[in-house]
Amino acid sequence: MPELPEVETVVRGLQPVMTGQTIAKVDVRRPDLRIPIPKDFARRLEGQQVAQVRRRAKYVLIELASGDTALAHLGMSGRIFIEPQNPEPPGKHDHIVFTMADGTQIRLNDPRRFGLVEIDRTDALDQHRFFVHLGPDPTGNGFNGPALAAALKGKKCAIKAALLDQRVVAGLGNIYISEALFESGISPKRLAGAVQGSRAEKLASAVQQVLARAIAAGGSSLRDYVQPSGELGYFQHQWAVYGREGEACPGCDCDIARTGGVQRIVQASRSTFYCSRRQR
DNA sequence: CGGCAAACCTGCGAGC
DNA sequence: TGCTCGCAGGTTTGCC
Repeated sequence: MPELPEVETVVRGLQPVMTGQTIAKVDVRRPDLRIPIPKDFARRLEGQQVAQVRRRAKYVLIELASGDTALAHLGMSGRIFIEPQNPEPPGKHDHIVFTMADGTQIRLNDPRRFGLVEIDRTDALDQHRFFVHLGPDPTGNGFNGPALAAALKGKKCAIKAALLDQRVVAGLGNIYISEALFESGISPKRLAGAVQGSRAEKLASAVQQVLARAIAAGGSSLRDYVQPSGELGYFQHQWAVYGREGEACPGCDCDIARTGGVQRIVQASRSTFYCSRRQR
């Protein structure tokens, strides 16, 4: 489920319960995620103090005072829950349980097990195989119109497929790509290399705007980013086109009977939603 | 190298 | 009610 805004919301929810606290125990209940959990994962975390919790692309980073950083990717179905002291026993898909020194538990739950965790030296993270190929984070300074245009230059695939490529921009996923293309008025079928100049400017700012709105929704609709269930990172979404096949396009007042409203097509074997009248 | 399908897994909703 | 089918927010791999 999680794209960049959901991961950001998870991170903001973890910060108050982990920052400055000591991890008392790490229980790896199922090690066979997409990549097997490293054998020394629990040992390197237990007894260590958390210096900070942050995000890179769709990865959650838990930086320890020891100089190690644990990283987690939630894949398609990964979730993180915060449980108060004396919680219910862990469920079927709670693969990792972190218990903090004050008794608070953090659980990584992932039915499909497409997620992964890893631990590495903090000063070597930039060279880590997961990070070395990542493009700029769309919420950071390195992402803007000219940078996006340069990354897209010469690319022969559709713009939709190019934006799925984490080397171009790191953190976008299937949903927010549809949303950003809609916001910018660019057709998902447009040749990626043809998105240059003012079109690239427009797309870059649409990406920033769509993500900022989603992150704001994550923080505003919940108390401290935590739902009553203890779940982090999921909130009431308000997508303009994603999942709205056949509905009226919210951007134009066209006649649905004639235009078909929001269209669903398949690109790179993923669904894309768009308005063929508004997006060119 | 580029582009695409398949693979990794489980759960859920729709339709019969 | 219960079964089967199709689909799902990510990423890697292998094939042409």
